[in-house]
Amino acid sequence: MTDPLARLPGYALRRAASAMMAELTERLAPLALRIIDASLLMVADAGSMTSSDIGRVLDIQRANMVPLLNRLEAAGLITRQPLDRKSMAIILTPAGRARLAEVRAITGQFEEDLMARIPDAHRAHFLPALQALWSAADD
Amino acid sequence: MTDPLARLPGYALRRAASAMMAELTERLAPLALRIIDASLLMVADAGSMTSSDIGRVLDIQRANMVPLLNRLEAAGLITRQPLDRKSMAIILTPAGRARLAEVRAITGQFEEDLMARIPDAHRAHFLPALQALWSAADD
DNA sequence: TATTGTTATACTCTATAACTATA
DNA sequence: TATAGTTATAGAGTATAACAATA
Repeated sequence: MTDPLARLPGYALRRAASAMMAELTERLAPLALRIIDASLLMVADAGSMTSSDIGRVLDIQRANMVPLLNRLEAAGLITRQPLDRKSMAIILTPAGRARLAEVRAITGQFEEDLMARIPDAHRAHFLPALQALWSAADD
Repeated sequence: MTDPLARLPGYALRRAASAMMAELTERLAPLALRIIDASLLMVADAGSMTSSDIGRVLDIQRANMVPLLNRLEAAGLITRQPLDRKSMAIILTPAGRARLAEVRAITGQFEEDLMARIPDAHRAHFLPALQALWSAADD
């Protein structure tokens, strides 16, 4: 390795994440969805969630949810249904549920391929390590 | 966890990486450097590297190196010295080397803190797992 | 013929501020 | 008083195309 940064965990984390994102973006392209769109469908599938709810789960700000949801609505994948006179529930349409099934097939295979690249001895330790770093960040 | 994505390694990887980036950005702020600036100084410290060389190591395109180097040059941290009539070596100034020493102090502590958050049993497996994912992406 | 440095440009992602209306 | 949805906007970060000059 000529790269002096390769042994820094933080740097390796960034590079691994961006490599992963690039590959998943490619795999989702046939569905005409970006990663963020697919994530939104997965979270919204829980049902009765508002735009703000989904944003909190995915760490996306309210203001940035608007164009994302507009796009999915224009694609016929979600609808907005009033919960009361202030809040809207984001509901998957039949087309949205069908697209989500395709998303799950692709992401399921992707996560499997991803883990397969990690040598056996390290594999089981990977997700717990990531979750420790992710959770610690909530402080 | 209410988040249905939390158990997906790809998603956890993305969230851990962005949490890490946010924290490192904060820690470097007192040096008036962004992560990308600090990375550049570290790589350029090898000496006799052109802008294109550094870009290849860090996966930054030639065109995007220009404003980054201009900024570091304006800050008095690097200079451009002709290698031949076409290429320029990026050289750290004395101020650049001093700033780099501060960068190393901060990033060294940061990487240490990062690893300390990973439970003992998983810690040693983390970097090898990341490198496996990163390298596999070069295919 | 390939590479370097550069300019210009566009697109995505994200962050902030502000506003209206409702809980 | 806090929250939901929205609009507008600004700043990063990144990608592509093109060009002149040199290896």
